[in-house]
Amino acid sequence: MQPMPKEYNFTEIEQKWQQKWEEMAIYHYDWNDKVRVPFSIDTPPPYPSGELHMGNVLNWTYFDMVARYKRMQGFNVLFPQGWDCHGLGIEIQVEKARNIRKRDVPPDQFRAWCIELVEKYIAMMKEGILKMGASIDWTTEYKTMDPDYWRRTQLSFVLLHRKGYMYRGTHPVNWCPRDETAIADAEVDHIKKDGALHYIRFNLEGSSEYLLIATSRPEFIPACVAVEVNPKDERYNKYIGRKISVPLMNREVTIIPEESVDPCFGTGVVQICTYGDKEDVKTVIKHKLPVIRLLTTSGQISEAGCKYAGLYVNQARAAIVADLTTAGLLEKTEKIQQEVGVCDRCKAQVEILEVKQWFMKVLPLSDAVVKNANEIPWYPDYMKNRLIDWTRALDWDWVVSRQRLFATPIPVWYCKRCGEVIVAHEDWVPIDPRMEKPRIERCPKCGGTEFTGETDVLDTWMDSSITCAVHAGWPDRPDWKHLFPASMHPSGTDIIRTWAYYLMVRHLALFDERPFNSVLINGMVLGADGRKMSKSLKNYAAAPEVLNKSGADATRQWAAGGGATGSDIPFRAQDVEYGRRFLTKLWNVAGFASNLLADYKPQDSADMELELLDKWILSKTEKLTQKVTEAFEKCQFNIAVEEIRNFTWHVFCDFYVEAVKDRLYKSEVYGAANRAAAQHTLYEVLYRLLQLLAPVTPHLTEEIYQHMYLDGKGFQSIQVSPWPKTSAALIDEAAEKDGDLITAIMSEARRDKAERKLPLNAPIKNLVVYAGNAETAVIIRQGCVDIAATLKAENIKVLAEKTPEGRKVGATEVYIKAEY
RNA sequence: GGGCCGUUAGUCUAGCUGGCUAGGACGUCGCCCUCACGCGGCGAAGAUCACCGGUUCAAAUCCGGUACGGCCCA
Repeated sequence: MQPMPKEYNFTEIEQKWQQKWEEMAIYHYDWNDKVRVPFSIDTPPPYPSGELHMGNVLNWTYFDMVARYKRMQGFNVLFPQGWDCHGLGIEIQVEKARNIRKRDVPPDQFRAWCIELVEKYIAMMKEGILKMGASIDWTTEYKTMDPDYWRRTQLSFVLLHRKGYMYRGTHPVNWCPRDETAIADAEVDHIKKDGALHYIRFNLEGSSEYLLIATSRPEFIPACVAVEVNPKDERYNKYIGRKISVPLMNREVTIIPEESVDPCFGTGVVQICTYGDKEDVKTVIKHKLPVIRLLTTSGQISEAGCKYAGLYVNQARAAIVADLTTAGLLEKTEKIQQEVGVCDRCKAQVEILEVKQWFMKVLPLSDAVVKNANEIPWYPDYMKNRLIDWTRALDWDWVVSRQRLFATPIPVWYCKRCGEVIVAHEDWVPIDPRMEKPRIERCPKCGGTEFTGETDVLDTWMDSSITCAVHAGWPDRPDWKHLFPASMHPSGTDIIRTWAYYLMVRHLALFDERPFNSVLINGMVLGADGRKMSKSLKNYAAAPEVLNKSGADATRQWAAGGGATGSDIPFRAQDVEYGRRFLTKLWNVAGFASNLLADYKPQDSADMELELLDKWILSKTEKLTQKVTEAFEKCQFNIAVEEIRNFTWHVFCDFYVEAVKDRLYKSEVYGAANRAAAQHTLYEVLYRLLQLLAPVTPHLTEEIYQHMYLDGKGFQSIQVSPWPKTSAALIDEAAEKDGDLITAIMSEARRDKAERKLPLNAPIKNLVVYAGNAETAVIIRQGCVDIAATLKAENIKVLAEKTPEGRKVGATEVYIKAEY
């Protein structure tokens, strides 16, 4: 046992252990160990977006607590780390930073700039993750932008194509006109916006009558392919089947019946355009209506828009409204709140375009997704509904092609002569069809010898939705199934519909097996005011600053204890501060204990003559261990942290250590055996607290362990010490009950002193305890030594008699009277 | 409009497989420079657990409804 330094310097201690753990390599997964049960965490590869934020801190604290806990439990833990590099986010940032559009420069140049920016961001985030003390196995680090990772993405594409899950087709897709690419449903955000509802006259053919149509998108009039009314609507159902003329367009469409039309909204008459929104898509399919491609990929009106061709959507709207007004067809305009879909990366309003794209057939897998979601535990349980509801609500297949640059290429070519699709063979990958030719001489269909490489690329989610297999070693390790499915998939409430869903659907399609066996959900980090954290709301906390100011162990306590798992958690500096004060407290008590234990030789409790309070706290420590273990098992980190902190602070420090001080200082009074019993208890209880805390505050617990316990316990790190096993045999209910009475007496006497405005160390001349009965008196007498020491009582008299005099001790029948 | 979640002291939050004097933190108010710790100790005040009904011997906890808020989806 070494004495502890007086000062607790977290910066130094945390850095030191982060480095030493790395040197010890205790976080490496042992690929050759087939004895220990593996526990693999499907670490989300974060999107490198700049510096680490508090949301990342929350997530990585969760993963890391699980990893450390499982490691101490004896599992062979795989805690990998990758980076999800590709995507629109980086492309947009590069464009902004360099003030260019991606099509202005050669693709290679643009990609190089993206890589450069990603590398910079990865370095920033990695520094933050290291500073948090995450016990990642860095030998597993990967980047999805590396060709070696493409290889896996492309291989999965090839295999899925072979299994019939990938197809090329022309369907309506969400389209971002700013970024000029298709995007998936999951990449569309919905925002509320002030809009206008225009009431427009559509003249009925062959009469002077007209119908009034309410629309928020008059610019789509040129693409109007039908007008619909509810067949039950008495006002209009007589017109069903008649022709009606499209204003300004000199063209007619038919009035059709459609039950989904809400007669109460607007006028009850609706124009169907290709495509104003997703409802239009459904109607067009249902009624087999023609499609007018009104918009170009850049969001301009096409030739189909006649005189409006070339205008952007907003310009076209203004022009059409002006023309309608001139023509006397615009009856009125009213303001409405509308919800519009926007690109989740650039916030441009999403349009629906019909273009040729690659799709993954996901709808047939929906039942399997739901079934598997139901078969595994979710922490917390109700979060599974997010995945199930999302899956059930899907009505389009997943569009996986993107018209972007910084992404994994789609490994496909087309025969120039017959158009045959040539999908790469599985041993061609990684391959970039934008630069390389297919490795065949002739088209298998027509014998053609010239091919066009696909220039579209894959959705970034195609990279990241195979992580469970990739982490396990697929496709290179023949034994990858040893680590598959992953033991735990961590996900945020915001990415259940994307990440958890895509992982599930992708692995089910590829391997007919679910990718993970449990799901751990984290909520979002809110500002201290309870609103979403954002720089513009001025409630933003920068993670590197927090970590530098208060250290990882304090910050981790905030993450662990800030709220129930899965719920959103406000970031409050006071909570981190409380964590830091707890560490100081623990540090001080450990320092104190190390002095008192300087001459202590660890020994078995069987030889000990334990006093009542020794048995009391040892039993309570067992119960604490049970509670904390159960909390970790259920991923209830907040409960685990609160239990340990309160026990450490208020049971161990405030009562046990206070009570036992005297015994430890004055062995000449109490005897060597008595002192040894106190030493033993102090030694073991503190060790247990350090172990229970080790997953939460790894640095400080390690530092104390190395000073005080390395010799006695012999593990090279507390992180590899075995998690304590508890058994009912170690619990002594009687000692707990009796000890509680003793501590209650102490509390009551402290209260007495406080009320008399006396210092706590004011000596009590005579303390009389009226036990109420002989049995209780016997119990109290066992604690007399500790009571006297704690309260500085010179004489204690324990009487079996009853009295209503003096102070009542809690809910007991015991009374005390102190004379000073 | 649909789904999910929430509504607990001045603030944040726990508890919600029913059985507490509703736990903790911040803040507030006393007292104490007690030989680990003033980044401390000891004590105190502060909550009709959103509202209305129901089930039950018993409800913050279960059921139904209302109101407000959040998230997601139409």
